[in-house]
Amino acid sequence: NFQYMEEKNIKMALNDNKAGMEGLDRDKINKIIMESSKGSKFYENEVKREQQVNQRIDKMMLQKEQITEQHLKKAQAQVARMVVELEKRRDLTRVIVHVDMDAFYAAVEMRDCPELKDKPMAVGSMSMLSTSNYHARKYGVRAAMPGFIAKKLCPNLVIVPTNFDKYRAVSSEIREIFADYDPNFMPMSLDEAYLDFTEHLEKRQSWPDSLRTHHYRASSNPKGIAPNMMLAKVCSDKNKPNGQYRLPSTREAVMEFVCNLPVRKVSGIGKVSEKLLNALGISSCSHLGQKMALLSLLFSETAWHHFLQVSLGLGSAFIPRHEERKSMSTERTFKEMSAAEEQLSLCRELCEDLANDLKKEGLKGKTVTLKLKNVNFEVKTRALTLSYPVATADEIFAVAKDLLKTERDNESPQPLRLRLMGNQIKQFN
Amino acid sequence: NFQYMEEKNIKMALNDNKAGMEGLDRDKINKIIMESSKGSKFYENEVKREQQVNQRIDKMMLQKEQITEQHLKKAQAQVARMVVELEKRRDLTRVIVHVDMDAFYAAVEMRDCPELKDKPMAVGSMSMLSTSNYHARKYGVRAAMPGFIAKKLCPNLVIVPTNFDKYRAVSSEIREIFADYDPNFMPMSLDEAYLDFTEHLEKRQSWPDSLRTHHYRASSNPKGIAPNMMLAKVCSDKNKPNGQYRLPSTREAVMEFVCNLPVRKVSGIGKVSEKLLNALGISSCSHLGQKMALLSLLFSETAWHHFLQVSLGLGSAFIPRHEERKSMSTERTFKEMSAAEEQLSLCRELCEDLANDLKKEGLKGKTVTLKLKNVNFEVKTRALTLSYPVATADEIFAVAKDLLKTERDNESPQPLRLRLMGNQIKQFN
DNA sequence: TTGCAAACG
DNA sequence: TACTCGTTTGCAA
DNA sequence: CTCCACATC
DNA sequence: TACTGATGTGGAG
Ligand SMILES: Nc1ncnc2c1ncn2[C@H]1C[C@H](O)[C@@H](COP(=O)(O)OP(=O)(O)OP(=O)(O)O)O1
Ligand SMILES: Nc1ncnc2c1ncn2[C@H]1C[C@H](O)[C@@H](COP(=O)(O)OP(=O)(O)OP(=O)(O)O)O1
Ligand SMILES: [Mg+2]
Ligand SMILES: [Mg+2]
Ligand SMILES: [Mg+2]
Ligand SMILES: [Mg+2]
Repeated sequence: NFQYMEEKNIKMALNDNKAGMEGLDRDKINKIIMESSKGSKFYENEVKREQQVNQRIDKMMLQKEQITEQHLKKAQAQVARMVVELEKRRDLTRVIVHVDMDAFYAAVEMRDCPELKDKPMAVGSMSMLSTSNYHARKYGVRAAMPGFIAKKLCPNLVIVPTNFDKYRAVSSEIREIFADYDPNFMPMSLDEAYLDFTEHLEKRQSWPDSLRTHHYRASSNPKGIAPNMMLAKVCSDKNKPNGQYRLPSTREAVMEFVCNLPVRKVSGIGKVSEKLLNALGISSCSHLGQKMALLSLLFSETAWHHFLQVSLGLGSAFIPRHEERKSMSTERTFKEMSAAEEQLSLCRELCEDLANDLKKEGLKGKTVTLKLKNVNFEVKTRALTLSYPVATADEIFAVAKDLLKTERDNESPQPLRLRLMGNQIKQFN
Repeated sequence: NFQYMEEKNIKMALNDNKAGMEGLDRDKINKIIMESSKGSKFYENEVKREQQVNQRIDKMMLQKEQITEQHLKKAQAQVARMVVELEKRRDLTRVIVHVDMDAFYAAVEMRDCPELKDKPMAVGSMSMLSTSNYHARKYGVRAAMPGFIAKKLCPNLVIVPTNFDKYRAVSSEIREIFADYDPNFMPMSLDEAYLDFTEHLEKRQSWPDSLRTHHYRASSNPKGIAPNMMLAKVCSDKNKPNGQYRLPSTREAVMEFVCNLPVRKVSGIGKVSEKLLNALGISSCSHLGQKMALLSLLFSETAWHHFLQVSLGLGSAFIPRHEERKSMSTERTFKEMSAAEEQLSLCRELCEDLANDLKKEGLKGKTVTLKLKNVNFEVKTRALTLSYPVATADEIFAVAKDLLKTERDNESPQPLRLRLMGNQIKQFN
């Protein structure tokens, strides 16, 4: 029992930074997760990665020791100047909405099979789940968890295979609704988007009760409403499922909101950043503000600028236009594969699939990247940039097969034992 | 590591009383088995049963303490008298053969799919294997092991589903061969029979090289040859796979053979009897002879008579006629089932299946037995004997459903949570 | 330009 | 037996 | 007669 | 998430 209390140091533990994961028996859940994982290659790799993170922390703490009061004072001054600048530009005039469907894939499946409504269920396979409904989340079952572990947590869990096309179809219906409110809305994924409601409100002078009544009844659509994207995003998670949260557009409300906000809730601050910050005594955003001078000395410019903005409750108050894609890739996991011919023919197949996808969007790219994951879950990428853009399967394969051959030849001990292969194209120009 | 060395006291450990299980890494195997099982309801039940056996041993050891030299002497005298009697009747004139196919189901599947020949494979499912080929046995994979554990022991194991009809068909071909040598042979299972070769040898004056050359090439058919059934059975296991063993028909040869024979090798002495005997310092059959007086005081008459015969290398020198069946039953394991209607309708189905089977053999029986196993693997049987024999589904169900209802009503806490149900008929007259 | 780690859904 | 896939970003070499 | 434990394949 | 199913024997109550 004791051993699972140390969960903070253990990568395998339940990641409960997710709606619907509050107040469940974490010890029991972590025990089951741990016992299902311990000894597996996956687990060993996670342990290795965790150690690397710990080393990173050690290095950071050493650096911290070197910092003098002098340094800190100077840094503090610079931070203060920047705060003034940022406050000057603070914009509370916009109304930014972040919409994010509840348990999206699961909701679609439940719509199509109402039997599932009162059951704990998840979408995916015995190997991997991409989401679960809220009933299942009560058991600790969540996205990115393998189904066979989820089944141990929740023996009655129903696992429905993924129907990506359905989700894409529902998504496009949802987006039509979004467009009614803000034609320039920014989709972030199939189930989620930022909308600038400012104009709509000026015209209508009133809030819609809910987008829900209009749109396809697959899923409820809770919103987060706030003066900028960063805050709206946090807010949309707040009353999940099935609710919304509006943060008033005043500096006081914003600062109070941000004060006790755990850093991990902020989009962009993940597990590792959280751990780094925790090591410095920072867990909430108010701590961020208090330690900005230190942070400016320990982190990169982009990183501490971001932290500073977060600590002030700042974020983008306008929604950028949708950007063109920068890369396209395809990858596949399979049972251990060591035979050269088999690997080569799989590589060819991946190139064909990728070429197909490129064709659909009429794209050509100059950089071909081969991705390999061996049976110990160690990932490698090998890239080559050509002087001309390519798009066909043959062109891509010509590059990829050489990259693969080099890796096979250099592998020791022989042979190269793979569990995943992937191809990527970028540099579209 | 250490903990798995204590395997003698642990029910879950690999049962290696099986051909092809010699000289493999038992510690590693037991570790995997244990880690796959620990904490499961199955495991908990095994632990409970093991404790009961231990209590039985404790009781026996207490009884042993009460025994005086007097008792022992008297017992020794009785044993000695019986030895004289038995020796008088010792019959070394018959040639008894026990034939037992190698890895029978697996051999049939390999015959039908030669791809499998060089692979470790087993017959059954992820839940249960009924046998494995010798390649797989090298990994500790064997009959009565669940497939999912076998897969951990041997990731490349191929599991092919059971085709019982095929095995029955092959079996009947084999039996035709058997009949050529002894029309009164006694089949013990699909792949195994006792034959009395005495007459055949008197006529032919020579041994067939092998039955193998004659019969269907599904499986090799190693034999054990000895002057009685008990010894023949032990011998047939000796040179598995693919060999045979003949024990000469002299008292000396027999006694030497028996001397170092582990009691567990004797048919009828299983895991529990072995453990009881071990507690008395008995592991080989020679020990049996040395401690017969003690055994006659601690075990039932039938039991110690059996032990005495074994210790003298005695057994039946003639093969009894095939007996009529005494019972017929059908049972099924399923996912936890608690709802009354569901249980009832399953019970009806089982009765129908049983009635069908009874009809095929034109049988009627007076005793109906309901078998239940709850989700903790605890087994109950409840029987009722009628004054008249029954055979139809309705008749059987009329009894079974009442037996079931009683159990449901008496269960506490409610409800009755089942994992298996079965029906049996006996008392055919 | 390359390779990797982190993050997100 | 079974621990994803597609995409972006940032950092360091 | 009933129930259970043990054993076999 | 998955630990059988058919049959027989013996012993105790
Ligand atoms: N780790 C993942 N791997 C693959 N697909 C994922 C993953 N996480 C999420 N998805 C897919 C399935 C989700 O339904 C969909 C939207 O993601 P997201 O909004 O984060 O969760 P969700 O909509 O299922 O639940 P909720 O938003 O209520 O927490 O994207
Ligand atoms: N525990 C069991 N449960 C179900 N079926 C079994 C079990 N044990 C054996 N069988 C079936 C499958 C076997 O092929 C067949 C003959 O059993 P048996 O002769 O003991 O083993 P085997 O023929 O497979 O291997 P071998 O005899 O070489 O040790 O009976
Ligand atoms: Mg969502
Ligand atoms: Mg989302
Ligand atoms: Mg056999
Ligand atoms: Mg057999």
